[in-house]
Amino acid sequence: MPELPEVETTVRGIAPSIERGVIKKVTVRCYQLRWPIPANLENLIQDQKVLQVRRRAKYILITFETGTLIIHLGMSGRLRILTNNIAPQKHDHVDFNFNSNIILRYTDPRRFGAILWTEDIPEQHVLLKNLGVEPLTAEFSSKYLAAKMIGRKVAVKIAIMDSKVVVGVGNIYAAEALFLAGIQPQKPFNLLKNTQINRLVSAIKHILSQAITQGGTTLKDFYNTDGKPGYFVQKLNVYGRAGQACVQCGHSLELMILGQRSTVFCPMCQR
DNA sequence: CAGAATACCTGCGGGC
DNA sequence: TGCCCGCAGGTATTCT
Repeated sequence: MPELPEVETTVRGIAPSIERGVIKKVTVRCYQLRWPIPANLENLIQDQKVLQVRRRAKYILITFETGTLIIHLGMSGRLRILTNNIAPQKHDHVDFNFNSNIILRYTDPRRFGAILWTEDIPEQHVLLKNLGVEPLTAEFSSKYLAAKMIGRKVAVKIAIMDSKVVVGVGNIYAAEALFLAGIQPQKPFNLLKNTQINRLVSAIKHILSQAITQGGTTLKDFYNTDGKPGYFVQKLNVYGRAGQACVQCGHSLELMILGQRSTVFCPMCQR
């Protein structure tokens, strides 16, 4: 489901409902996600107040007095706010019940997501401490990217999807950013010209911020925390459009596999 | 070390 | 209608 815009949309959706809220009860129906949910999750956070909800990369960080929940949505995860207790469905793995009677419900059919707990600064957690820069900050610049990738021959699409380089760029927005920048996805990074690196950084920032404004991209199962879909899918130029006409030049869009992931691009517009 | 492949899991759509 | 295959928004781990 989620790349950075979808996670950001989720954080913005749940924060107003749960910040300053107090946990009344936690119900875990399935502990087996990518890593097991802590067996004592309820003991860890019961009666505690949510101090802050924020995002780092695609991780959702919910901080309490004694520690922080680290939540990842994987490929198919979703968080929703419920104002009445709708009967849980098959993949509704966790309910966080608050004193206010709202429920924060975690759903994840493929169970590639995670719910973990840390009492340290979450940025120091093993999953977070080696992450690259946030794409929507000034830290992510063409100067940074060029320096980070110096001498590397990996395909540029693999590079921008590498979370040790820059976080939050997944398969949809990598393809879209490369189309916008006019760069072939398979081009070895070390062959990029400076002008191309400049365009690439601008394109990533543009595409991600546009997607956040639109509430993310809904393909199958992404819905906002209040049940509304994201509307960015209407702006996708290449993702999911193999064989269709390029919106710029009309040439048929091509499909290739890079890093085991489908990659659609225009052989005319992207060089 | 970089780069490539594999693994985790369920659901869905297409072809037969 | 039903079965089998390939594919799906992520990323840690293992391999070459």
